[in-house]
Amino acid sequence: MAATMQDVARRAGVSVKTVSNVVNGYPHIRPATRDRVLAAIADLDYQINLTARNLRTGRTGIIGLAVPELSLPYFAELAYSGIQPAESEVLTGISEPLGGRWGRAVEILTGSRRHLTDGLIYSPLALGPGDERLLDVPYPLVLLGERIFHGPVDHVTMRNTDAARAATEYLLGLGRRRIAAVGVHPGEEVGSAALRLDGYRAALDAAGVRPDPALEGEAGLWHRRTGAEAMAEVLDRGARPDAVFAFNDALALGAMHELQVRGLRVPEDVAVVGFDAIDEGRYSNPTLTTVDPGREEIARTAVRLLHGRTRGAAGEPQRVAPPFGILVGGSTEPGRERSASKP
Amino acid sequence: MAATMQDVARRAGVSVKTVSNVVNGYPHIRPATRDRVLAAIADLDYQINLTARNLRTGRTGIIGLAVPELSLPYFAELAYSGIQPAESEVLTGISEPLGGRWGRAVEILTGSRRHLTDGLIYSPLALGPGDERLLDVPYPLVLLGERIFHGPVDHVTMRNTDAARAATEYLLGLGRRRIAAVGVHPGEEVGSAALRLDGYRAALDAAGVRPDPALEGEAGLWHRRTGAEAMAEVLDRGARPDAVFAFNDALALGAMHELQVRGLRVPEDVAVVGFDAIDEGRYSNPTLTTVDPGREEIARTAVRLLHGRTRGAAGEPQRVAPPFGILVGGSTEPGRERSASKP
DNA sequence: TTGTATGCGTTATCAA
DNA sequence: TTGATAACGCATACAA
Repeated sequence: MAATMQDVARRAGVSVKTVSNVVNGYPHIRPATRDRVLAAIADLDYQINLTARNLRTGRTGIIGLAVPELSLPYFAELAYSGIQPAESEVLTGISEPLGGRWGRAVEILTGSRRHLTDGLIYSPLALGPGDERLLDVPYPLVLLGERIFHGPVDHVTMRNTDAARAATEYLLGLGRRRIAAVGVHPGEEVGSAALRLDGYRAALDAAGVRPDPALEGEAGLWHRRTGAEAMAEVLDRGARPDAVFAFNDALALGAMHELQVRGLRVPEDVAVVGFDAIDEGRYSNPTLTTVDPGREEIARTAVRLLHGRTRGAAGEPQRVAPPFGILVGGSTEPGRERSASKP
Repeated sequence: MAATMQDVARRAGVSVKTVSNVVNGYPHIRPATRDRVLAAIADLDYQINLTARNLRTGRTGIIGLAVPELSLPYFAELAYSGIQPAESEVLTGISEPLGGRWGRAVEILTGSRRHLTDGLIYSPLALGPGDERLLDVPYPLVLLGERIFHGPVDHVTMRNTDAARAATEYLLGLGRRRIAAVGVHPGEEVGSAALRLDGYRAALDAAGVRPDPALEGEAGLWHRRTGAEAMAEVLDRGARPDAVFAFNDALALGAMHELQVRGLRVPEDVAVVGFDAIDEGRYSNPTLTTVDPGREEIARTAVRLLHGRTRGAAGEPQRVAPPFGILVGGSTEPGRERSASKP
């Protein structure tokens, strides 16, 4: 049986209050007393029971992180980036493994597990306009991504439209004119897919290139497999692209694979650009040109905002979007490699 | 303020015990009473406070998963595979981000966070022989990997040696004779690196091929980057391999990248085999030949064992090692692709 | 500086 | 079938 504060108090010949004071770093304790308590703690291998403390204080020191799929490299790397700066531990829950069921989102936001965390960093796939009321939760919440425009919570987002436009303009600057878009969500009006499509179309428009619907490849979930499938669909349609802008790197790598399987050369026949700057793209053949959306800063910012709110920071909902960049690799410019990955 | 059981009881005109009975599905309740309680619960948006329940029962319904790095694809996919079959939620903590500090391992096993989980699935990097006593913990523990041979806990492992031997034999069967090993941990005697090296050497030995130390590439952490670096080291040494057996897929993809950057053709000049069967290898160029260690079964088994122990299953420590297979891709046999990934 | 007593929300014991 | 009440282990007002 694990030792309790009572046991420690008895052993040290003090009251539980004193033990509690020692454990919590209360300053006004006589050194001799503190030493006795610490000795008793060591003797008994005492460890504080976090559950009991949580019940009493109402705080847990744990942050929840809910992402669509941990097996998607972007989210795995995000979780890793996010956990590092967090002093508190992070409870990683998987949300919406079926690709965005609305009921799952409700469960995540209002389920009883919320008692186990002090706050939640949430990357929702299944929410959209009309769900704002769901976000009115009685605990700190930071949203990742663009799904909900006017919710009453902090958002940390990417510059989806601007970055997508810049990526497309970069391809146009290389002389490409038949640029496919991979990852389109037909009918969606908010959300990353819609915003990136907007940026893509805006770039085409500004360059006087007429958008060709046959070049738009649909992919609900943004996996390698769905990227390959969307690419296949575009090619089978006879659309003959000379470039691909994929809405994330997993799609891009899937699309690139499909192109190569069919004997098309990347980048000579078809240039490929992705989005996310995952590590994998530094080692693909060719290496992947991609949008760096500032993942590290997104993670750090989300954790910082949440910590602030848990400490009672009030004020207007924040909207933060770090600057982006384009990392050029061999998938758009022959021989341009970018293998050095961050340690 | 969130409603408590007291509030529900008052509203329904019953005692808290009755509310508790309803919430917990206790059968002997008069239907009319149950309905009144359920109505009150709905009215008040009551949700059970898991912290309080945990304090009282000593169980949380949460399983801990501690892996070296969530950004390594194998562990991300493992976490995802493992979470799916778990009825209980899984608390994913990151362990040993600095690559295996012993103190971190101790903290994971004995720290106060253990109160927050009913049991732990742990993939330790930093433990070895002599640390058995650390594993004598007062809660259910399932270890992944081979680090500790004789600890008093359940293990779910891969058939490291056999699989490594099979992979090497496969390369020998293709006529390769100068097979590099990438991912070696010099001086290690247990652990995946040592076991896979054993299998590699045994295969060479059985084929009458003399091992060449110059073909052994060291890599402490098994990332793409370290794979590329180890490959570079072997090549810079002038060792001229005609094949590479990398101890995991990330290393293999890094090594393959390095080979290609230097103008060596895969598989014509150098064949490459990895280990883990991560999804990424199905889309690389060429696709990666790899050992499928049975990740899904490992995850399922670990969760099943842990659930059993939390329910009080006694008995000898289990040692489970699912069967493995070799998935052939284009990195060893030209034109042999394996793009179809599981949905 | 330290001790006593109370309650956080739930489950379990026992009685009714 | 239901109710009153005592824990679970800790933090904190209030006293000393």
